[in-house]
Amino acid sequence: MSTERDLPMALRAAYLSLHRVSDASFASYGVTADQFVLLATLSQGQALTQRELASRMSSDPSTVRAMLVLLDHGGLVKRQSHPSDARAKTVALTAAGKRKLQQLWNASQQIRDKMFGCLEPSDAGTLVELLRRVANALTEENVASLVALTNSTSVN
Amino acid sequence: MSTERDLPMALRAAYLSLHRVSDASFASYGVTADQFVLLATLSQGQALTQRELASRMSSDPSTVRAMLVLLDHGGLVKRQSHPSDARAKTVALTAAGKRKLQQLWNASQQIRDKMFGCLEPSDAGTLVELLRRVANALTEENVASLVALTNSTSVN
DNA sequence: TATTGTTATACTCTATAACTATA
DNA sequence: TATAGTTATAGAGTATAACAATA
Repeated sequence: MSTERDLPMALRAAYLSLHRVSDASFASYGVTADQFVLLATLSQGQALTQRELASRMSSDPSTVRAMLVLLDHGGLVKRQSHPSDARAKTVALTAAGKRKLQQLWNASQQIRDKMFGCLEPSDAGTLVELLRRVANALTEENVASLVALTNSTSVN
Repeated sequence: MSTERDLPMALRAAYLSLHRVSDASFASYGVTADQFVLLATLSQGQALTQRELASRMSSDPSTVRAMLVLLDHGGLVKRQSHPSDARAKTVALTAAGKRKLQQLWNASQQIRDKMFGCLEPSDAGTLVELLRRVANALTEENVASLVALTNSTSVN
């Protein structure tokens, strides 16, 4: 049993499956799976700065900015000056964005049903907890030593 | 307890963390995380057709083909006519590809150590099993009903 | 007829680096 | 000096559809 190979591949397979079926179910709404994640993240914390938004959705500011341009164009999101920090902008859902998110949430309910349907109730919690531990262990800070070591190792 | 929101996001966060640190640790070798997955998949089943390769790495034939062009250019992979099916091509690692894969495996050992270091030995197996169940539940066949329903639902 | 792979094409996400304007 | 966001730029992965060759 080579769990060492299997865990990374299983993680990849599960995520890509989720991403793929999500993209498919959102396509007719003109929204991607990643854009859905952005909208859903906003709905849980209005008036985030772009950096905070990027951090919460495991992305980076540059990527988020590109996504926001698209969503802004579609009228789903609005950006305003931060009240106390003139450098920053706060991002929030528009009314249309909230309606769209509700539609997307409904459209993807069947995906979540499939996900939870194959798990015992207690398994779902376990899975979340284990995934969080893994994500945490693989933070850039935690693997920073890795970069240094890799660079000092003979390459090629 | 909104596990319903949390599980998809935790899955996303864990995978993207893994992908990011992998990309970082492979960058100096001129290889991406996804290319590493392709090479590693080949090492476990030489002479796969491109379709099989795509399926095993949770990708699609068109994407795999684009990746193979890059890897072929770098001399890490070779494609040959399938012995019994003239339409198909078999893909295999070259000698250079095998050497490179060994380097990449070593370079990424610390990532796996971090992953498994945060889990009890039994947790690792549990995690793999739960992820496989989820991935399986989210196969296109299993969510095919979803597509039909989504299309018949009023959009926008 | 169905399938393997190729080609053309396009778009999203990703990410680095240089820049500005503020803090 | 450090930080928030923008801009320019580049590349990778993703995916669809039309096509040729073969099964």
